[in-house]
Amino acid sequence: MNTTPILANIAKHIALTSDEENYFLSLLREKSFNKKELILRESQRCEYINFVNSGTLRAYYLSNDVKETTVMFAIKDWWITDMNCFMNLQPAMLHIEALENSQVIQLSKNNLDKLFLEIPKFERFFRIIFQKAYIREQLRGIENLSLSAEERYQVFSNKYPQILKKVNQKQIASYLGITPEFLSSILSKSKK
Amino acid sequence: MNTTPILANIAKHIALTSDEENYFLSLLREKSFNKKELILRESQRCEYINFVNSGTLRAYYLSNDVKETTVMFAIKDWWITDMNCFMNLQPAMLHIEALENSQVIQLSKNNLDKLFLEIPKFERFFRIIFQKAYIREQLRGIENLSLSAEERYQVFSNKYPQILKKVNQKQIASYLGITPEFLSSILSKSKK
DNA sequence: CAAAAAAATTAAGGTAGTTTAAGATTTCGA
DNA sequence: TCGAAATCTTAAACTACCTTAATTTTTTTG
Repeated sequence: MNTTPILANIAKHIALTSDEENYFLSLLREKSFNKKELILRESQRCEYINFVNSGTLRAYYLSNDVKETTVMFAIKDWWITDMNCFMNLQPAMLHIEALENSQVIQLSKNNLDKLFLEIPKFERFFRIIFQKAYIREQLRGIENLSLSAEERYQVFSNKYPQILKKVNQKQIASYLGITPEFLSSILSKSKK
Repeated sequence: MNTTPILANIAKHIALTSDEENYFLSLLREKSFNKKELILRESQRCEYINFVNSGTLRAYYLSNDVKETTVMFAIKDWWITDMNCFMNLQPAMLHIEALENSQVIQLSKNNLDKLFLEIPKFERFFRIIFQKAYIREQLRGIENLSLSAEERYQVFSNKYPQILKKVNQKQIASYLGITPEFLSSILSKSKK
């Protein structure tokens, strides 16, 4: 198991002793997913929070079994799960799929609860992770309500150039809240 | 200072000894705002996180000095601030105004940092607060991208009936991301 | 309480983005 | 490597929501 990235990610916000580090690592498991495989399916239990070691994941909401809304993408070094389902033990509202072969490190809800008890510093770590996630989602909400589709595309491509390279237009459109046809027409206009 | 509501709010998630309680209370200050008064103005420093003791507040983003986007309402028992500005010491992006005479309890960033050092349990408390805020914002994002304006109004009025009573249609429209004129036409149609 | 300001309503005309559909291009699976 | 499936493009018709503007209703303030 390649634990360097996840330990570096954690060291950004809290410092662990080597005992703590070992205890933390003992709670993790590694899992690989093939392209197009589902990490999580709607209505299932969502047992794990996932740290992306390699590859690309996408979380999306499927309304009326037909319209996809992309909630987030996750690449190397991101954490992803259906947070409501994971934390509140609800059935999943989201699907999470691998957009390419991906390797993730999984931490179960039970082990996270243990971790909070054993090493309270992790409360701080996840406090910071959630704080950033909240700020990010709130800003995206403002952008969605105050910018045009074309402006939203510009913001997205400036903010996440690495993601832009990895995902197709249909998926970007569903993240921006527009149809693939309309995104295509935006892009062909802005080339001129 | 009426500290019963804020202590009850905290007791929902963590248990404090009476020493801890006293230390926490020593870091707070109470402030009252008149209807229409601004608690926070765009581009200012945002020094405080606010707990609402009474009244109603609204946070909004103003684009091109003309279009308002309501980011959140806060009534009794809610926490509100411009979180990015508060936590990352950035100039405020949001305005926060009192929609009626309101009393809030304020905790400064400096005192919050002290609190995290002195009583690490508060990391847990705010971890849970941010976790809920993140889940709430993500769900709102999904609703904004997947539901029609009329459906969004229904969801809002079912989820926040107390807020619905306190705020006017113009403000609800700016929360839903539509014009007041269009909200008016939705409402008059649905009466029939 | 009266006057002024703000909010809500209504309606006509306009536009950003959707829908449908068909063809062209790329990716994928056997 | 070939055929099938998915994605992308283009375009025309359509609609949800916006803009403007005038009128009415409600709220605020001196």
